[in-house]
Amino acid sequence: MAKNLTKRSEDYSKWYNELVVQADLAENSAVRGSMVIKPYGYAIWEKMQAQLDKMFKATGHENAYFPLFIPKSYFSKEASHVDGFAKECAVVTHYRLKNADDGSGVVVDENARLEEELIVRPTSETIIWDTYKKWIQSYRDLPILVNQWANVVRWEMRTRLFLRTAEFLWQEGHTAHATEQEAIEEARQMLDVYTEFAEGFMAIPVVKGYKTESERFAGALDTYCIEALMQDGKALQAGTSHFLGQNFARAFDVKYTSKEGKEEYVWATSWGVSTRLMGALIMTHSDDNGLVLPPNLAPFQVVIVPIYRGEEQLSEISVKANEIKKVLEEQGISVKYDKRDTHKPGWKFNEYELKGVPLRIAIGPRDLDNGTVELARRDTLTKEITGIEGLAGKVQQLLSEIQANLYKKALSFTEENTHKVDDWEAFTDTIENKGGFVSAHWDGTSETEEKIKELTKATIRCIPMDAEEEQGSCVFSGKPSSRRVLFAKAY
RNA sequence: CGGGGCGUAGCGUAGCCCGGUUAUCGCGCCUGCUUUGGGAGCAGGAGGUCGCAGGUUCGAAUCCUGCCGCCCCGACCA
Repeated sequence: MAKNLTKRSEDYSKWYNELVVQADLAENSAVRGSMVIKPYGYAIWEKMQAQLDKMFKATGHENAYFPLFIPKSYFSKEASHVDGFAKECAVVTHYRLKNADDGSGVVVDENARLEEELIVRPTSETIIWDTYKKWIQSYRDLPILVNQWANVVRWEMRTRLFLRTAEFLWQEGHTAHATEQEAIEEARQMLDVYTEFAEGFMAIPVVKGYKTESERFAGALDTYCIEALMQDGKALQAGTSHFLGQNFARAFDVKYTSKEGKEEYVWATSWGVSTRLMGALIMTHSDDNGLVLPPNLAPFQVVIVPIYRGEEQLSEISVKANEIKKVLEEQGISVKYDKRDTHKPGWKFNEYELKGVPLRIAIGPRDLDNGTVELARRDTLTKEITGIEGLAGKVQQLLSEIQANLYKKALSFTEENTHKVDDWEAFTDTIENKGGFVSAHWDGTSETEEKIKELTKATIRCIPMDAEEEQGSCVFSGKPSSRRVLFAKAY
């Protein structure tokens, strides 16, 4: 258990800042809430993108791209959507700058005011549905299964690296269907895709569930989500999939003619995950030595560090190292050989631990003599001397072991920190002192939900999909309830 | 917008209360030699509008006023 990471969430930022991103480069506060993703961090995002993209394609989706700027009027078409986003939109009002008359620099040219302001997309439902209107006439045009990789901007009052940045990268899927049933199935299917990705690739166990009405996406009839528990006992929403009903179709007047010749509004879904997942990755697996990356997402899975004295020895070791590199790469393992002469081995060991590289191979003169290497695991921090003979198989096996072990570790953490609670005193005590997920009965009203949030800062993360029917009474109001929901303090 | 804190080299900081030589220390950076199996050692070196502006004073990083910026807490957060 990472000691530093259990006390205060700010401690995570140590890993964020030093390794993966750098924020607030600019003096201008407008840019401050965004992040600069360094190459190593971006490589992780690329891995995530590639895998997700593969999974989207496998479920019949295609990629497309829609404009960054959305006319303001589009937003007023769907009432609850506007309520949800209006407060955090960046607005473009002018299209030109000019030199100030007094020579003090560049100013906005007031003569270049836009007739209608443009909104920098906080999400793309509106502009996409405006487009879909033109694409859809007949049931033969359906379904439309489109995904977009893009950046969006949300002018949050307070930002937090990875978890809530002013600008972030994400994918947003937007689908249109002929029937309600089909749309619901699509939304559910994509939640399953997210679950598979989170658990299988990121090694992050998640709880699938439904959002309560108050936590629902602005404009959705139902929001499905995956929730994960971080090492400091706070919950993080890792992905959402929305059943939008006919809300956007009505707002943008998107109708199709059915087989029977009747005009019908189409049914919609949208779903997304973002760079926030990288935050989840860090907060789930990191320890006091830095990042711990699951082999499936590590920019390189193995690093080879030479130990040598003098150039001659280095070239001798390099021959061996490159051989090993080649053999591993033939097995589809990604390898970095770090023969920089500017840093000593000990320095490199620490650096790659900080970067979370799953496996490290060290080769020195002793190994050359014995035909061995030193193999070190990032997840357990254990080392062993092993023969070069059959190394590729061993590495392959260790990588899958590490992947599985990270998931197992995170899963038992989540299980150990999920508490069933049946009375108010235990509820407040658990939220206050233990953290984690609290599984408790709830009377189903927004009033109770709101009151609990007010008193404890805990929110209902989700109504788990696998929750069993169970008669009980609401932990706060005492009214009857038929299933438990998950409460937690959340990011 | 309310409450609190801070601004000194690339980063982290001491000095400020109680004004007084050339602004402290660590990391990092550069050069040389020795080193290399867990963040090397020694020697030398470079790097500063002390956030900005004004005031008090013989003299301001230090005191006063104004401004700017940042961080934390709260309001906000599909």
